[in-house]
Amino acid sequence: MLGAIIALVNSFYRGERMNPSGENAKEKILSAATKIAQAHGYGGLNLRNLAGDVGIKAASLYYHFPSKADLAAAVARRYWEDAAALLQALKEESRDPLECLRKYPVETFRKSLETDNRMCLASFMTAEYDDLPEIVKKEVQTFADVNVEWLSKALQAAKIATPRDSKRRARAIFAAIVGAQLMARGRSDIALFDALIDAYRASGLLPA
Amino acid sequence: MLGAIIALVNSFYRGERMNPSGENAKEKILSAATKIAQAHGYGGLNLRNLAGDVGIKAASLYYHFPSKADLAAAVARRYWEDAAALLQALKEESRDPLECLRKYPVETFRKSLETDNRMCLASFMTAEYDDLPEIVKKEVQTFADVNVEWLSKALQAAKIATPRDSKRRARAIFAAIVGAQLMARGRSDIALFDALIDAYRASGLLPA
DNA sequence: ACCTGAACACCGTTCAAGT
DNA sequence: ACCTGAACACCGTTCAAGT
Repeated sequence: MLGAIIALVNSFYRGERMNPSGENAKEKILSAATKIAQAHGYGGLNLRNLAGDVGIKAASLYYHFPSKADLAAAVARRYWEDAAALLQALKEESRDPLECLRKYPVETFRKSLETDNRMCLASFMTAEYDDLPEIVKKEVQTFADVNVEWLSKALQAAKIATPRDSKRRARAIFAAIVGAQLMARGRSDIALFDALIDAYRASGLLPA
Repeated sequence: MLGAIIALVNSFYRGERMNPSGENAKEKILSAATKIAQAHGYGGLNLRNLAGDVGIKAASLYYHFPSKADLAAAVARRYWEDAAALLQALKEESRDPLECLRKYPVETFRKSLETDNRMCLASFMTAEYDDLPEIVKKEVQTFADVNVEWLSKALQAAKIATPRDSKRRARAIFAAIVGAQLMARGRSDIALFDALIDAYRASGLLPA
């Protein structure tokens, strides 16, 4: 009989009306966590602070995600999915593959720096390699794969590289831009990022 | 009279004989901390683990360094001082500036990867920019300055860049190599580092 | 001079309990 | 369904006390 009452009470608290704000909590957690991780990395992602940003207690995070590792993996996955969508849109908006390639550094890596000197979440977590749970590592690597793949195709389309060497070239471009973002962050200096990209163009690494 | 006794006891414990191992503790702390920071960064530098590596208790670290910030600053300072010495030696050993430039990526950044997939301490800490104490930030930036300065001079000596644009070129090379090391670490794949450096050469960023 | 144990406020995580 | 307080072992740091 006591069990029946508890079941009744529980059923009352079930359903959509428990979440009056239209936005769901999981979304809010993911987007808040992304911002924190871009500035402080996986190790610096503090669950009490994150919960505070969302407006709940740290313990409540464990209702939505079984562990910090799973939360971070979800964040990293969402991150490369968004990047893939953005790159797809960039390709469709551009008139030709060359314009596409010229926009790439600013539309992706420069944007993070513009927002509070943040950096690419995947780059930060790559540095934290030794401390990353396996599921997080996997998603972080996928981010690099997505970028390299996209660059590789763009280079081929622009006839800058042959199918044979477009991948190596794409990797080189990606790595160099990652490094440029890191240096610029270290001085909180977006102009330095721009100067580095210009230098890559002048040297021939990036198409002018 | 009690004070006199204490002073006497203290004097007994003073002097070199308290440190039977020839090596001094401060040195051991610095080198152990360097290794940890290259793998886990500033945030991941755990004082209890560090103390354990050295063979003392965490509280004892505070006898040698007033805070974690000061310890990390000393580590970072030592790091760029050692790098400066290594670069100086590299220059003296090389027959010409071009050979010097060709050795640069392997003698510096590749070496870290060879040792347990570690990375440049300064690169890691640059990612941690937002969480870095000011004194640490300063030393980390000096590491980049030292490298860029050295590269800049080497580029001029090799007549690859004019005094006018050697600095921008040096910065671009440094940033690109930093990025290459990060990517290679993210796959624990030294061959990837080598491939990236080769691609930089093929594109014209690095002298062939 | 050099080291330590015990204590502080903090971290990720768990869990029983609340609505 | 969703959230919480209290507890756990851990972190950086302090300090009085030891040799």
